[in-house]
Amino acid sequence: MTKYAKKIREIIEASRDHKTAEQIFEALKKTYPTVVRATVYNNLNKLWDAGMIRKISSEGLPDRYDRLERHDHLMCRKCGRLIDVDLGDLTQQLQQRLRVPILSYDLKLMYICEACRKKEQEEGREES
Amino acid sequence: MTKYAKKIREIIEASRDHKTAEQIFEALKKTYPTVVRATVYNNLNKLWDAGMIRKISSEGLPDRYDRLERHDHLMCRKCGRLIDVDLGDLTQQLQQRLRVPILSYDLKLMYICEACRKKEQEEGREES
DNA sequence: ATCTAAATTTAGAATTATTCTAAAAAGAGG
DNA sequence: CCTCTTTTTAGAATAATTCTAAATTTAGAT
Repeated sequence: MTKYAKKIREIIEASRDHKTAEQIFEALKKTYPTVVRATVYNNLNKLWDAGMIRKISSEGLPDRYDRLERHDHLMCRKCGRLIDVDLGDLTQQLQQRLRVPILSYDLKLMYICEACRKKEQEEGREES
Repeated sequence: MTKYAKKIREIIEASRDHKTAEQIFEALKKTYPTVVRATVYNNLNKLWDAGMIRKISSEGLPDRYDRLERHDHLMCRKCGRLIDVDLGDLTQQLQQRLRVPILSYDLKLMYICEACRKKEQEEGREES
């Protein structure tokens, strides 16, 4: 594992805010100011292929990266805001009903966040 | 609802193969040969905002669209191949453990498909 | 019908995240 | 200190999607 891969992994493991490649690039520059974007993408892909980090893809927004530690996500349907939640490990329950062995699962719960709910209400008022 | 939105919705509801915007564009051209891509994107976004279709975002691959009917997905971690599975409605079980009301949830089970498993084995042999 | 306003479509440019390419640099092992 | 492999770099290229502004269609009111 190269110094870049290692540091990128550390950044992701330490974070709770679902960083984008760009944000990881910015964070990495604090330690290695001359690093380029391609290095970040190369390593993110390598780490993901190796199953060492999570990747969260969402509608419209750039991919975000996350630590492995078991948890699920609450995602705002409007703005993409992500919040960590833990709904327990469903692996057993799910695997029982499938023939193929599953490596992992992603559970994304859609909701409308506070900010977007307010915005909706205001728009509703205006239109009336 | 315009004729385009209506037809796009029909295409998606009738499909079981998780079409991309491009594939929907191609399918739509059979009925409306002069339609342009932007119209497809406009309508897909509108239908999705209205909660009338599902959107499946995955790592690297373009977004795919899906009918609403309750089901989950088995996704190959290597190539993105999608298979429909039904693991039952977990809404109750999940909602119980959350304070905010959830609109829906996406459950994506990661596995390695047959084709990718074979490819892995062959690569393993070569390297040895 | 006819007018007006709002919504939709069109064409094509623009954006943006990400990947690719080829050359340079860094590492690893003998 | 060579040789081979891997990684990084710089910058061009790609590809999906969004944006813009003008043209067209639609819907409601007159």
